[in-house]
Amino acid sequence: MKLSRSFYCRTDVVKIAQELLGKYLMTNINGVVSGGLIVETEAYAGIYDKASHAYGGRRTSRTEVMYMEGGYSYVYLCYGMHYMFNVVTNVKDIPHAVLIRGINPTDGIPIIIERIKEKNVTHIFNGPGKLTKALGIDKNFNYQDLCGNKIWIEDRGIMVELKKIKTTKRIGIDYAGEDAKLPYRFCLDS
DNA sequence: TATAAGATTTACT
DNA sequence: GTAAATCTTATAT
Repeated sequence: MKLSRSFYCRTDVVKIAQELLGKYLMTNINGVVSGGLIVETEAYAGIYDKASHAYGGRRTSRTEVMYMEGGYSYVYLCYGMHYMFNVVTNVKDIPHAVLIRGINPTDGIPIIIERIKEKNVTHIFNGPGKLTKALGIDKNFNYQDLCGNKIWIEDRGIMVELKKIKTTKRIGIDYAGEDAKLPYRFCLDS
């Protein structure tokens, strides 16, 4: 079943990031559905997190969607070539988000092969830029309602054991100083 | 208007 | 291990 608004609107972004492991991220592009099991996430705790675009309460046209209530998507282009997909969480005016870093494709695999032009897509994707490419996510997916029918997250009844969740420091944000070492990254051990 | 930097990936030394 | 690719956004003139 599709996750409801109440799942995203809770106040503990770290817990939500952890609970998103084992769920399914799905996209529907012109009627073509693809998606997979979420195996890697990162929490971005808004104004207290130097790694977040909304650190210190910064509010621009780009970060505006993070100030929405939970359950919306925040997609943006990084380094001119990679799209990142985030799930906005918490209540209105609190810019918390969860970055989806990795999925294990389960649905629409032929479509995914066509998109990334690789034969082997049954393995876990090893980067946020690659997974958005695989699911066809681009700037058109920014500001989408995750309770809608274009992009959403499903719970298929998978129970994730705590011992299968690996918690590590985040990656690729060395510029954030001490905050780069916070244990906000979650991996599903398979 | 102009400039600098970035939640990355890939290829090359 | 290091560097290039590449373009939007944010911040400064």
